[in-house]
Amino acid sequence: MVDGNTAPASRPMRADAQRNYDRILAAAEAAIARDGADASLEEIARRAGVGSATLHRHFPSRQALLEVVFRAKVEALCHRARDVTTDPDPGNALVTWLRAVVEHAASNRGLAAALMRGAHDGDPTFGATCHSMITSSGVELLERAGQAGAIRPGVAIGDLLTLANAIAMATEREPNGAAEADRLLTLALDGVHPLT
Amino acid sequence: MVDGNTAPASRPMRADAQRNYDRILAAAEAAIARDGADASLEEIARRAGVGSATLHRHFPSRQALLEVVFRAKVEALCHRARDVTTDPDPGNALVTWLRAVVEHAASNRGLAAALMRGAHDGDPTFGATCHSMITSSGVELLERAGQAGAIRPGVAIGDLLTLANAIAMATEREPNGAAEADRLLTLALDGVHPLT
DNA sequence: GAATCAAACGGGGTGGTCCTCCATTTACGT
DNA sequence: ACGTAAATGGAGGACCACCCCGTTTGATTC
Repeated sequence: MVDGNTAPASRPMRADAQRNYDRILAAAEAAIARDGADASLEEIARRAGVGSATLHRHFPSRQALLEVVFRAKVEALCHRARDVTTDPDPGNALVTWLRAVVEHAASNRGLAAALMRGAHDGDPTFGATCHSMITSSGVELLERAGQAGAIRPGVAIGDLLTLANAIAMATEREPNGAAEADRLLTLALDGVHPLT
Repeated sequence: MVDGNTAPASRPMRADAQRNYDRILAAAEAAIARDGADASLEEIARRAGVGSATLHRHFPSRQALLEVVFRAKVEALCHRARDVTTDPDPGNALVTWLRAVVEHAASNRGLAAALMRGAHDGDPTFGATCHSMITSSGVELLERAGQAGAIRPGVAIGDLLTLANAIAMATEREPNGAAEADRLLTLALDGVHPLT
């Protein structure tokens, strides 16, 4: 799914280090897809054919590994934010994108939680990155929608994302969480009280 | 906080068993208040002065322990549901109660998640109990509010509770989650789109 | 191509978790 | 007081995250 995920090339890595980094990442991606964000690091290392110490050297914390694994997905989401701007209705654009955020989080168990956690206790150099990438993608959509009068004033992008992530978290273990999540998002967007 | 929490007296427990049951529960309450719902069972047993086997005999799964620990709090919430019916405005009553649900969940880290999980994979005899207690408390409030025209038709109590729990889960690790949670609940209730 | 050396490696250890067996102890009814 | 069934908890198995440190290996220089 993800092709060119590489380490940040501050100083070029030794070839074997780069190779192991990539193998760990691939194994982690598979394991997380299967077991969620609390997959066993030990097993990831085993499947990658490296010692556990190597995994811990490359990724000092579970959070660090999650960040890198999820980065590609987050980037896709940011792309999506640019795509939806083609919608002539900025309100629609924002809603479509929020829906995509929920859907994305639902199909990557633990992504939502990881993103939120990353907001305030991840590795500072890296931890906040995913969170801020998404936030800055969303803020543009929100501004346009706000100017179009489609959004109640005083609504912050952080609120919307927290809400979207909350819904994704809450529904990700449900039997058919996707439908449930969609319904809840619609409900939250429209409000519980009667309309117009 | 909780006084008379006792084992279900199907057949009267032996005195020592009852004593240990109570001590475990007290220790669990303290541990969960401090460390959240993923507190170490081993340490709970240690602090209760019993062997870990004893803990596991009384509470076959972590979920079972959580259910009992949280039961008192859930009962309080159900009481609250009866209290708010004094509010002449049924819509207000429901909102007030939902706010209490969020607040309660926020002050008992893990309660929200435990409740949701209990909805579909807890011990069948016991697991669904908290969930159904809350649901049936809420459904009355919802019906009254619906009849008063304060609630958009088609909104289910399950949706509202999932939303409330989702918000509580998402904000429970935030620095000042309570305020955040309250804002998000208000947002979800009023809707994101402009009013009236 | 050989020598060098820091960088990267991974086996194995530590200390933690959850959970189960089963020999021993204990409370209760008679 | 005694017999028995119930309750106990220590020891142990399987697993986990994380770290120390002796060994290997890739890059660089000659």
